[in-house]
Amino acid sequence: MHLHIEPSNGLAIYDQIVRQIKFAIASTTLREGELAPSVRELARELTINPNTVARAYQQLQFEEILESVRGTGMVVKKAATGRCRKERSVLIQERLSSALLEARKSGISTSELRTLFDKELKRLEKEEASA
Amino acid sequence: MHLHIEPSNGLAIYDQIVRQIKFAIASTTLREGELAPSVRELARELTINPNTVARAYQQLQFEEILESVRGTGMVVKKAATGRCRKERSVLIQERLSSALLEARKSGISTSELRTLFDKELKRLEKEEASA
DNA sequence: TATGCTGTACTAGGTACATAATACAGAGGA
DNA sequence: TCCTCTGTATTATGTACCTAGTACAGCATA
Repeated sequence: MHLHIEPSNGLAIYDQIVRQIKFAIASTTLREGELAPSVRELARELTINPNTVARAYQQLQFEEILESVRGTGMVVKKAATGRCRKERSVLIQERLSSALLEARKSGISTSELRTLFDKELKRLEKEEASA
Repeated sequence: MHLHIEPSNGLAIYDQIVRQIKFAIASTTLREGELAPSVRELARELTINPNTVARAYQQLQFEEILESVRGTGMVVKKAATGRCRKERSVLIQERLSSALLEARKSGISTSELRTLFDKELKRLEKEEASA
């Protein structure tokens, strides 16, 4: 469970937390019934304000992914794993699709796009291997 | 020159305008020496506030892409085409790279990613063909 | 010269997001 | 019981972005 926040990703901080918690559940880094990191702990770790984490958790609670247990913490709800996996697919796809759409509209050809994709993917794999 | 604004793209409206003007110049939809659409005209077309367009143009002026000619309009500067092409590559690459990074971190395998990419690209091509 | 376009500047108001500092209620362990 | 953890609520402040309305200076053209 170590999240990473990009200060000016376009996405709001609380939104980045929401996404990453969902992804952590999707990949079973966080399992059903387990406790999510506490508001204050996560805020300290990311050096952001506890209110911002609380806001993210509030949304995850609204989306039936986390459950608040007063005095104990936020518990990952039953059946959340499956739901998060589906959402992960959608979120990733949306982002990729939107990037490709912009690229096409800007006049980049599909073949250039394919080349760019391969290059970026290889660069990523190399980085992961060295890490 | 018809731009399209996505209200809550994450990106600020003025930023979307900046990107799309750059892309239009990169693809010679807008050529060096030509006039960019006027602040009021573009604002009317996009149904946004003229101040927002002005802000975008201010930034493009700062980046030496547009040149203000008082009473006449914003002229595309000489050598802007090449500069915009380079920037287009960078911007597109950054966005694609960032999407792929998130996908990998979220536990999606590279082969899944490749499949997803192909699917989205084909969908895009089909949409473009029918349009 | 007069009209209508251009960019530019300014003030004001509203919303979203994040921070800061408290305060309170419930759970659990010493 | 007391202490410390948990989530939750509240108020205030600041910044970024967008909207609204108004005003002004310069260019072009009728």
